[in-house]
Amino acid sequence: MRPPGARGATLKDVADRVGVHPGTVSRALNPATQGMVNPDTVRKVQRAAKELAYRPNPMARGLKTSRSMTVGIIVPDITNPLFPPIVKGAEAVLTEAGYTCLIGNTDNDIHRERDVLEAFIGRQVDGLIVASAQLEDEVLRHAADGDRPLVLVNRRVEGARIPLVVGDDAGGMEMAVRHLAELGHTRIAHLAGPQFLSTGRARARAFRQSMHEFGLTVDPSLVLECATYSVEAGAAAAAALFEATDAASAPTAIACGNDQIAIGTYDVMRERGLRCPEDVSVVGYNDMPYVDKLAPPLTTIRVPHPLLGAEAARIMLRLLTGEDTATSVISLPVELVVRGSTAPPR
Amino acid sequence: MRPPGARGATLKDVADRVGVHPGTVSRALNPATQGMVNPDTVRKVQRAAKELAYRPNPMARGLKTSRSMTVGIIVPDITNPLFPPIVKGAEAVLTEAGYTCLIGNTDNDIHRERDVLEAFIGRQVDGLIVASAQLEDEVLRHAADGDRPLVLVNRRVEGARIPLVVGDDAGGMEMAVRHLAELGHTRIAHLAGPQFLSTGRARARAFRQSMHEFGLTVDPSLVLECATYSVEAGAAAAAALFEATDAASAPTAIACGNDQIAIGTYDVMRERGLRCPEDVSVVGYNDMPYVDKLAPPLTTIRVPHPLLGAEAARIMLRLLTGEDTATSVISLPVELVVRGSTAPPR
DNA sequence: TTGAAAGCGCTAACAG
DNA sequence: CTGTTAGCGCTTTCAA
Repeated sequence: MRPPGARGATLKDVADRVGVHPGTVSRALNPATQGMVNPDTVRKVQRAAKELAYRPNPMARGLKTSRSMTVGIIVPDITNPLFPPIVKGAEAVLTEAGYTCLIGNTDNDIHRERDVLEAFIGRQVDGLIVASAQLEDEVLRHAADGDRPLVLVNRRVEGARIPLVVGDDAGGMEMAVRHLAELGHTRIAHLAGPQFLSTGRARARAFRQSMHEFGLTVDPSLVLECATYSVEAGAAAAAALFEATDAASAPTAIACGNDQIAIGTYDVMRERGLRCPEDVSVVGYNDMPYVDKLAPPLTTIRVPHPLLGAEAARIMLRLLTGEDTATSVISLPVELVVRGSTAPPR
Repeated sequence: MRPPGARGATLKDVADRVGVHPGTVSRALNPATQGMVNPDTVRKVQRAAKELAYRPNPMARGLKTSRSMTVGIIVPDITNPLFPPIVKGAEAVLTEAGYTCLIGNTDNDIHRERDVLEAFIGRQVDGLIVASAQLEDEVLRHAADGDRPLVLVNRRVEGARIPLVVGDDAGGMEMAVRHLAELGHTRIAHLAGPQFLSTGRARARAFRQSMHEFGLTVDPSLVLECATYSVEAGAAAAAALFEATDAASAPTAIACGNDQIAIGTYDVMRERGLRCPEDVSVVGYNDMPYVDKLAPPLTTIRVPHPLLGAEAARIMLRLLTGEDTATSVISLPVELVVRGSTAPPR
């Protein structure tokens, strides 16, 4: 019985069939070295390879070249609708270039991130695209010192010079605040994402800044941090927000750190008999799938996630080929999508 | 520039440090062969390995053993909320067992499925878990003949003996129809999923059967097939359904092939001024994330997707170790989740 | 219990 | 243009 995996013709099989040396077959089949081979031989080799259904063994090749043609993509949670589009965008570009992608989940746990990273490095990935970064991420800061390209996407690491592709968090939050300000809101709350994530921090900072910009004051009791980017954490923060305010001090609008937080806010508002947008306007962030189907359809900031992934992959490719040595930082434009959850205050 | 160890210590480095032969180090480090080595030597080797931060090179190992410790998971679309939980469930089990997962998208295209499959086989994956099967899937039928374990999840292939893990489509649809029948509905429509997918076919068949079971007649004009499992296709079918019926012949309830179709149905009903559930009750299928946040919250059939993935992975593991040679078919129980989209007919 | 040696399939110098 | 050669890092006989 053949061991699992003992299959397929080898270079030598092809060589024998054509009557040449394996080295020649290798050259004939490799586009880069094909020029050094007699066109006639090339043709014969290609035909034989086809006939024998020859497929190069990437392990043998990798052992020799110490490249695996594999890129690892690390996401905090593949079941969070945010990340699959990023993965898909990256994968499309990488696959096109002949790379295969390994995908790893960290479950938002920095220790699991280390494990996944180790596993990927152990698998000899040629590069790493990481969407799970936390602001104080020693693991990544250290990984960036290695000799393996690392590209961050969606989230950044504090004080590390790592190539990066993000959505324009400052611009997005400014759009959200401007939209609410233009509707006439003045008491605007912010349910911020976790402050140990760059997106949470950047959006919170942008919230304050934009408020000032539009001549509005930030009431500290209207700015709360959610423990995570989840519906539950959003609901908890929203509940705390409404508990802490009375009719006079309550916000007329809420800018949420992401869409899940906005959904949690919807839930709490419903429980408390508050209507959206009549009593309180709500703005989300990300425009994840199906938020246009909520009641009311969620006004939110659309982040071009597939593009983020694709751009990160392109940077990776350039890093891999040595074309690019600079530490690029790309901030992609986002877009305000106005739906039914925002209206002028009453 | 390069931190010491970044280049990775080899077995020989460890051997040199301990003063033994590389073969001995290999045996000492491999749990299976560790018994043949002097415990003292084992300890010394392990210490040296740790000191040198030795990590076995999977390519070298794979070249020798012709196993890659890699399993490919193929899904039709990673951005469809259905599939990430399956992937996550499978990945958890496989990672635990020391395997790494490759994830591939087919974009619901049977040609891309072949490409991804080829790519994975070229990458020497030890086994394949496929969630993208179509009923007439020559590619998979052929792949099943190979010497590489193949496990199907969520969808099946007609007339092929391939191990399989699915949700209980017949049982789920029966629950949906029973629920509607018990509410008093008699004119029940079915917006079926694509009939070239096993889930679409199984649920449609179960719909008819359950209707008979509950003494209801199936009006052919109330059973329509959606071109795909998408919101758009669902909306198109729902529109056709309402176009083709008048006040007397219109359904009072609709059992949908999946949740996306139900969402499309919601959209069309809203456009036409039909209220849910007052005018028409709607039942979805899958219980994908956030359908409890729709207006009204969607009554649906919950499929335990993470479990499907986990079970498929367990079968794969057994196939890989040769423990299991039988072609297991596992049908996992599903559950009716009653929410706000169903009510007695008026 | 350990060492020696032979490759796994491929690439890349180096000859010819 | 093509053959030869020497490994990449590891496992696994076979001896000792």
